[in-house]
Amino acid sequence: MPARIDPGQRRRHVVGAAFRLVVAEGIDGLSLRKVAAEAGLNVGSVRHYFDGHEDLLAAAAEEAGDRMGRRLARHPVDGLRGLTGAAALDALQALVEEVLPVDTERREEAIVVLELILAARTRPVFRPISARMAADLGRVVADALAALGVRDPEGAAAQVTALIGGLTIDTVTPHGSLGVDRLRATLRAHLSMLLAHHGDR
Amino acid sequence: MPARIDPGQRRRHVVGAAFRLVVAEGIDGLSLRKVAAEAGLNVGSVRHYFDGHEDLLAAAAEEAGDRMGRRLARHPVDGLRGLTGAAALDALQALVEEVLPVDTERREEAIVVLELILAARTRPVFRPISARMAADLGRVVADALAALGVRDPEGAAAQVTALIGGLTIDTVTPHGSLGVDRLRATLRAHLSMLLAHHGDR
DNA sequence: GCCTATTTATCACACCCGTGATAAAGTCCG
DNA sequence: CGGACTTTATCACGGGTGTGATAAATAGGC
Repeated sequence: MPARIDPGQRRRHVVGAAFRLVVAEGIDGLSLRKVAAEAGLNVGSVRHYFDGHEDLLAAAAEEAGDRMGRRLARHPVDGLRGLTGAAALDALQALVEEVLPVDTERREEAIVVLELILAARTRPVFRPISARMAADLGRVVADALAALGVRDPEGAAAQVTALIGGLTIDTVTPHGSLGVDRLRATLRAHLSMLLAHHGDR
Repeated sequence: MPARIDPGQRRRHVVGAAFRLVVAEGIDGLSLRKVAAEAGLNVGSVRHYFDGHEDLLAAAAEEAGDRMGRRLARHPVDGLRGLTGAAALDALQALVEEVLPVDTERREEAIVVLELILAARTRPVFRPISARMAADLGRVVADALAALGVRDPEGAAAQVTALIGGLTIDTVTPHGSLGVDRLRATLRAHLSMLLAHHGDR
């Protein structure tokens, strides 16, 4: 009972196609036929690896969450402990920028995650993963702020995560719009204020 | 050439139905048939007042923008000039809360506006109104901050508008989630920090 | 070389959608 | 009353969608 190709690789290929399609047309622009076309495959082939429409969406959502999780994991909290001044600010900014649309790769992830979170409002299927991602991000930010000696890390993290969401919207949608440089500057101004104001424990 | 009912009222009635539907099912859950059912009307009747699908969406979007514009217009900038300390903070918070989902009415508006802005990313039809709303809000916030003597009002406004977007997401979607009290507290903490840090011109 | 299981490729079905065209009902003016 | 116009109510068409079932092709293991 063979397999001439690696099923995992195939799945990742299809998920990648779904990614590109969500970025291009939004989460509702997705369809099995479009995904199949984008992946250069047949509808039946796609359906062989994913039981149906919902499964495919869920897999794409999982993938987005995993990518961001991996990004955040590259910044261990212990590396921040004891930092002060500009070094603390730089480290914190670098951490937060991992989930912001500062380049093409992160921009695509941000778009997919944003569409996912918004879709979770009306489609309960996405609720658990959406909640998990938000909780993970909040935890990472709060831990980082705590490691930097910020007072009330939970409250400050609430501000930062809200800012992340808003900056993502402003950058990702064409309603202004925020360039990457202004995005970075706005984030930096906020983090700087946060460290200066609540910096002393 | 009569009309036994007021066309404007009918239009508003239909737009209201579209509003409720967007809130309940998202902007893609909308359809002429559903709107007609929600409004207690017939598909043909709806299509008599709105040329088609896009017209209806655009009208709903306009309505959302107008409502928020009217809200913001209730807080003239001159009322803020010269305020300091807690009074300045209270006034600024009241202004910003007009566009945040702190009650059912504003929550519905926030949802519709959010869905609209996100949809504008892939559907150019919504771009102009989306851009206009974002610009209006940015202007109002920047003017208010300037009137309160905040240094670099544009930069500070960028932070506040980003925070507004993020807080809206966090409150409106079930991915946490932020209650109204925590929403208010997070906003207040940020505004307070902003006034304290950049308060002196 | 054959057999078995995986993978691919196509059907057809039912559903919902937007839209155009058209008929029916209702309401005011003269 | 009669005619003109607005409003309402249906119809059918073409297109796209998810899904189930099924046939064809492919690639090892024996």
